[in-house]
Order: sequence, then structure tokens, then C-alpha cells
Amino acid sequence: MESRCYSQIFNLTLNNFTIKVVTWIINSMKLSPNGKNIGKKIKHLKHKTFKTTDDYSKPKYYALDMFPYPSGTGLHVGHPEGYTATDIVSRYKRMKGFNVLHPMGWDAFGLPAEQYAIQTGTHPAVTTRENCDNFRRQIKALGLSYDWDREINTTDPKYFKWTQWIFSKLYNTWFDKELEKGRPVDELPIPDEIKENGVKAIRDYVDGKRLAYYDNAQVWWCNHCKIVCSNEEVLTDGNHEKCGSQVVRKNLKQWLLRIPHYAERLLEGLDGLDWPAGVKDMQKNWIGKSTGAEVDFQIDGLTEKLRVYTTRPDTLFGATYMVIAPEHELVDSITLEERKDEVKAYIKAAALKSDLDRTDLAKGKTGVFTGRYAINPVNGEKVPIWVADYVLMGYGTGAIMAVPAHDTRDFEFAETFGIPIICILDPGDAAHEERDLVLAGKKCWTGDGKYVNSASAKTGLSINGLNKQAGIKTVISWLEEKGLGNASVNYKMRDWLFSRQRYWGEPFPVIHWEDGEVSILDEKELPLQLPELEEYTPGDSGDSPLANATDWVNVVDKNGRKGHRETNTMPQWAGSCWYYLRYIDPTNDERIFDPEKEKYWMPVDLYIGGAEHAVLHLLYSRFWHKVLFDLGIVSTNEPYQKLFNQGMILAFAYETSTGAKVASDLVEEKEGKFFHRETGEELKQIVAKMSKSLKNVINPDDVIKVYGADSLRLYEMFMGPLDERKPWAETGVKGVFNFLNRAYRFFANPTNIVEGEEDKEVAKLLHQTIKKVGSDIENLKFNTAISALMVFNNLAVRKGKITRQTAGIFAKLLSPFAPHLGEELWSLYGKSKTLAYEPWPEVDENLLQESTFEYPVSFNGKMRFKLELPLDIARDEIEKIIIAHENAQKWLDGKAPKKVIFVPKKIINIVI
RNA sequence: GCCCGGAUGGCGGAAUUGGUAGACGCGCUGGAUUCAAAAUCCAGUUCUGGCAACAGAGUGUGGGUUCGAUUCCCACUCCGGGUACCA
Repeated sequence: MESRCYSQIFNLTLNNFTIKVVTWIINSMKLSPNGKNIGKKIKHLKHKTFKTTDDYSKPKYYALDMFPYPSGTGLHVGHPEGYTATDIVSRYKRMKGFNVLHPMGWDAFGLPAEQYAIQTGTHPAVTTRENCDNFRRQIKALGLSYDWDREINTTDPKYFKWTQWIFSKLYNTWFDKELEKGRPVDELPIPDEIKENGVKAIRDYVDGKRLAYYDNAQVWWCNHCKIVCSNEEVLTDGNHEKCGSQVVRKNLKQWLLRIPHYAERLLEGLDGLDWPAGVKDMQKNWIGKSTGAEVDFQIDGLTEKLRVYTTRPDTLFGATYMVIAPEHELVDSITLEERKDEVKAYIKAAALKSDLDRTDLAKGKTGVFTGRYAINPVNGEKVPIWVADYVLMGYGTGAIMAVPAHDTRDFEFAETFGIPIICILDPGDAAHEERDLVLAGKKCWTGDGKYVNSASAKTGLSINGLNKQAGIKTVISWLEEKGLGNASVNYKMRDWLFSRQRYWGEPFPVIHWEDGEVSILDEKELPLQLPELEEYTPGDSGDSPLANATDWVNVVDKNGRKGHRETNTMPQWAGSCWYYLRYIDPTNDERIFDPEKEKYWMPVDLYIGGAEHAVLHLLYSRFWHKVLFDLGIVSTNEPYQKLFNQGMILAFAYETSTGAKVASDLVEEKEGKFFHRETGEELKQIVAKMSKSLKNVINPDDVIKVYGADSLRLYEMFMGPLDERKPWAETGVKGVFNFLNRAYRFFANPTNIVEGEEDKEVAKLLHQTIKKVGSDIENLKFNTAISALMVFNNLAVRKGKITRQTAGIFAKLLSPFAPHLGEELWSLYGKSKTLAYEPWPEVDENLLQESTFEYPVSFNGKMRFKLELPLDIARDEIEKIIIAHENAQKWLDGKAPKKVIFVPKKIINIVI
């Protein structure tokens, strides 16, 4: 019925303006959510087309999006990019017979809702609910095939009950270094000497091993936001990434997680993952593994030894001074009496300096001599000990041996303070011009070479003539043999600061008792809910707003012991660390999830999201997962098997010749050039991030209103490779919109659809298209898949006729990308059921077989003409054919070819 | 500084292990249709020269390997991301 109605409109030859407009509007509506689209969508939702069951008989596929923070501004065009990509894969996999888990939820704890609460008094839960509703509405308008029955929300007590539960697991786990594995604390062996000292000593010992611990921590404090920020939230210029104001140091009781215990596991685990190499590199850099040695230096005149960490034990012979960090425990005993004032003043100044000043490379190095010397273990020579803040207490042993000739930082320091620079590594011919300078101690050399001046009759050690690799090996075994040091590994990664002085986060299920005991709520007592508050503003001293909820904070146990609840809350990372697990069994109130279901669905097969989460979210999440794995709660070692980052969608912006940016509404285009609407000045088109000030922000709602959801989906996929950054262009949306209309006009018109045998050319291209679209989806190359669909559509339109079977296949191929149009065509062909679970078309390889190939014929590498030849032609026949060919005469110019290159199915090249 | 990624027509971008550079889309030009416009359809569109046939140049720059290089190697320029005294 429906199709006949449309065909009648199309077959009308009236040149009547209104009829045409009506046709156009109906067409547009068919492709927009105002018309047929929305009907389809509602039907899907009502019938729960995409409800996922735990059908263990089918192979599974878990396609996951990084869930959004539902901000008040709603969806931006970046969101649908990743969502559409996973949706295409999900729809394709369903048609390939997979049981697909494709869920969506909300990472809804976070600052903006709380800031809004501070300003207006509106409870963050209210704001959050409204924002989630808006996001859900917007996402549903995109026609994404989520199973909405699995929607989760990190702020839902039914969800964060389990976030708190995992925290209690972390608290009750220690890391067994021998087994390289997390284990329950009740399995922690307590040494006898600890036991002898009583309950408190045992408690301290255990607390010192827990993966989650409570301690004083120097933290960044943002005066503007009144919040503690993690190091990761502080930009390199010392500003808070959220508000941009300068942060300061503060010392507060904090929860920390011992993620460095898992450093090696987190590093090794990367090997087996199908992740972008760049993300793996970033994680590797973040973990920052380095190998070297710890070496003991006897301190002259003291019994203590000074232990240093170095990656270059081979350069011990070049050590001309030592440095200890200002916070080093031996500073006081090392410093000679007459130097005490000077050293104390330096330490005080260093403590007052912000980390930024301390780590500002441009500011040059500072330091002060302690007056004391250490004895170099390789040659017994005395080296002066300095205090300098370029050595950090938090890394290695907080002390170094300095080898200015072969370390750039030490070189800079030695030059500043006139300390000798002794070259012990001859760069050799590799650094011809530099070599003399290096040998004279005038230039620093960190590369390879041959050792000189690296022998001592006193100790018997010599590495002269060896290269760097052999030198390091030799010195380490010498040190170990003499008991002077040992090989050692260090990691840059630090403990994870896991608490925030905020209201809108998961409360810690923790009670601090007056006697110093800390207890964790029992599973039965979870979730610990947030109290209602009148006032959300945090205290100036760094108190969390929760401290004001005295009824909630103060508790008394059955013996009358008083205690108070932890008033910090967890950071936003907490909820996102494990959400992929809850989707598996989202409504389970008894357990975090059913282990059977977890075994079936894990790991995540495809995880798509922004590259901004390359390190933190993914590293934290992997850390939690590994702990859960060690405790036997999850069955896989890693959570995300394949990861992919979508590139950012940018926008065109305009700037004047002086580089001043001009808002888009002040720009007009004339003949491909851009001018300022008011001044008339010619402007340069550039690519920039979308921003309110540039007025170039695109709202997906607006795009859908005009072009429909299919066009938005298709355009975002057609723009370019998924992982690259690319600028939004309205004309590009029109392009794919035109394609959808063109396809609709052709494939929805019954007079174009015929019965019988398909045209040979069409059949061949159809099967090439099936092949291309399938493999492109598998490889996430959606732009070329869409291009293949366009090519096929162009041929179909040109031919004017298509068989019903071909039309059905086209609808199927199109449907992962443009599901509304796909379903529409499918129902026009008389199918009553959705095509979402129809089998994906098979490629008929026979149709792709060729008997001839049109060879490009080149002369000296330049293509001159084409020649169709049978595929089974013999090599020596080619030359005869070419020489005899009339087109070749001009290029051969009477000469015989020197050589004929023939690559079957590729090229013929004649060398003259 | 170090690590990673990128550079192809007027624009977004294609190009299997080295084998016809510019698929597809936008824009533009011409034509059909229309009283006219929009929409649609057809043709053309890397640059330079030429009416054309055709010729020459051409994938950020400079070298190299090869019968043949957008693709591989060396040196560099610019743009983007990450990181920053981690010994």
C-alpha cells in the first residue's frame, strides 16, 4: 500500500510546483525522525528489538562505548561519532549471527552538577536526572541499537553499592610480590617480630600492605573550586584543568591506592591487547619502567651508607659528586656543622617553592654543598655530597651519583657550580666533530662508545674498551659480587590519590573510630547513601561538604565506642573503572554480577572512545580488573581486548591576517573566499576546536531536524578515517543526505524493482560491494564502506532496473549505517519483521572471478596505454604482443626493449 | 628536550604485500528540465600549455634504493597529541 502511494507520487509528471514540493517534503520526512524514522524507532523500543538475552548457544560480541558524563549542554557531535561506529559493528555482528551486548549508561557523578548545586541549591541528583533524560532522548534519536534495559547510572545507589563493595575488596587485599598477585589480607603472613608488639603493631603492618590506605598526602588544592585535584588534573603550567586557576599545595588525610604494585602486570598485559600502539606507548611511558642498579656509597666519617639508584652503573668511574634530595632522611647527619645554616636555608627555600618552580627546566639548577664526602666504591675516591632540588625524594632512593660527562642534568649542574667533568666514555668516530669536546669534558655525551679512564688498581675493576651494554652488565655483576649494590627496577607511576573533598561522589564505606581503628562497612550495610544537605559548599580548610552532615557523620557502635564516617568521596574514575562489568548483569541485587554471565560476555571485544582517556581511565580500570581477577571475581586478565580511539570532530574557523579569530556568524563566503561581514577584510579559513566563542558548535539535534538521523550517522562515518581529527562541513552532510534520497528514490520505486536474473555487471558489483562493506566494517573503515555503497547505488540508478533480490541485499548492506532507511526499504519489500537479525549476505566468489585484466602498459615506469589481456597469458607472449601493438611503436621508436616487466594482474612495464 | 601521529586537487578524503595517483563526496563549470528559481538528471573538473589529439609537471622539502616509490631508507620542515629534572 505504502509503496504504491509513493510510486504514484513519483510517476506524476505534473509540472506543478506544489506537487513537487509535497514530494520533496514527504521524501525528507521519510528520512528524518519527524516522519517515518521516529515511527520505526518507537516500534523498536516498544518491541525491544535490541534486548539482549544470555543465549550461550551463540557466539558473543561485546561492543562498548565509553559512557558519557551527562552534561547540561547536551550531546555534541563528537558523541555520535564513536557511538555510531560501535552501532554499525553491533548491527553487522547481529546479522552475522552473534549475540551482541551493546549497552549505554551514564558516568553521572561529577563536578558540574555539584557546582550548580552550590550556586542554586538544586540537589545534584535532580540536575543529574534531567541531564540523563536529555542525553537519553538525544541518543535515542540517533537510532542506536542499545539494549536500554541494561542502562546503568553510576549515581544510582544500586550501582554504587558495588563500587563501594569493590573499594572494600581493594582495602582488604595485599599484593604478594613473590606470586605477583593480589591476595586477601587475611592470608597475609605476619612476621613474629610484629606479632610480639601487639594489636596496634599488627594493624599498622597490615595497613601498610593494603591496596587502599589512608595517609597524609601532599595534594594540589584549587582555591577556586575548593577541591583537591589529582596530579593528573593539574596542567603543566600549574593550573587546574577544570577552572584554569592556579593550584597550591596542601597536606590532607587522603585515601590512596597502591597501583604501582601492579606496575609490572599492567605493563606486561599490554602485549596481548589489540590497542592502538600510541595508547600502549602512553601507558608504558606513564608506568615508566627503568632498569639499573642500586649502589651503596660509604659516607666519609659516618657509619651510614648512602644508597643511590642509577640506570648507568657503568659510569661510576665518572662520578664527580653526589646529590641528595632536600627531603632525604640523611641530610641532617651528612651536613657538617659549619654548613648547617646554609643547607637549612636551602631546604627551607626548596620546601616553599612550588613543584612548578622546582621542576621548571628553564630556571636552571640550584644546590648547596654539605661539606661531606662519600667514597666511590669502584675506585675509593672521595666525591662531595650536595643537596639539590633537582633530585626528587619520590623516585629511586632520593639520592644520586652525578656523572656530569654523561648525564645532561648533572652536566648542567656541574657547569653551574664548577664541579669537575670527567669523560669516561669515548664516543668514537660516531661523533666526529663532538668527540674532542666530549673527551675534554666540555660536552655531555649520553650515547654509546668505548670506556676510557674506567679502571682501578685498588679495586681491580676495569671496563676500559667495553661498550655501554657490556659495561653496565660487568659493573652490576661486580657490585653484586662485592655486596656493594644490586640490579634494580624502578617505576615512575605513583600511588593513586583516591579521595575528593566533594559531595557528589560515592561515599567511602568507612568509619574512623576514636581508638584509631578503621572499619569497612559489611556488604549487608551497602550501599552507604549520601545524606541530604542544605549547603554544598566545601570548607576552606579542605573539609568535604559531607562534614556538615553531623547526623550522618557521627556514629556509635553497640559498645558505645564513638566514630565518624569518612567525609571524602571517591573520584569520578571510580564508577567508570568497572561499569563494563555491571552491564553484564545490571539488575542483580544479590551479587555484583552472575559469574556465569561474566564468563560468557567478557572480555569486551570492542571498546571505542576518545583518546583523552588513553592513560588514566584505561589504566585505572585495568588495575581494578586485575585485582578482581586475582581475587577470582572476574575470569579475564584484561578487560578490553580491542580498543579504538575516534578522532575529534573539529570545525572550520576564520582568522584575520593578524591571526585574530572571527566568530562564524561574522563571516560570509563569496566565490570560495571568506570575508568579514562588517569590515570586508578577507579571512583565512582554519580548522579549530568547536567553541562557543567562535560560534561554530554543531548541535546534533539541529542536524537531525534538518537531515534526519541517518544523514548524521552516515556523514560522521563518511568524513574520513574514524581515528583521525576532521573538520565538520555542512555541505558534507548534504552530500550524504543526497545519497540517501537518491537511494530511496530508486530502491523504493516499485517500477525499478523487477523479477528474474540479475544483470551481470550489477551482480558482479553487488558481490564486490558485499565483500568490501563486510571487510571494511571489520576493519572499522566506514568511510570507504559508505563510498562502496554509493558506487553501487550509482550503477543501479544508471541501469534503471534491479532485481528484488538485489534490492533486498542492498537494504541489508545499508542498514548498519542508515538503519532507518534500511528498515524502510525492507518493509517496502513486504517484509514484516525487522532486518536487524536477517543473515548478512554471502559473497558469491564465482561472480568475482575474472578471465581478463586490463593491463596498464608503462614505458620506463610511465603509464602510456591500456591493454586487455587474458589472465592465463604466458609471460613470453606478452613481449610479442606489446612489440606488435600499434600504440607501442611511438614509445619503442624502433628500438628493442631492454627488459619487459610483467606482474600478473598488476602491470606491464617496458624498459627501453 | 623526549615519545607518538600526520602532511595527497579549490575542500573532506581514496589508493591490496612497492605496480594505472586523485575512488567516493563537496564545490565549481557547462547542458537538460522550468516562465523562473529550488530540486532532479546528464557531461566535465590535479596543475601548466594546446581548439584538440597530446605533451610536460605532480602526493610537505632535499637526497637514495628500484624496471617502477604516496608506499621502503636517510636527512630535514611544518602541524597535532602526550610527557617533562624519574637519575
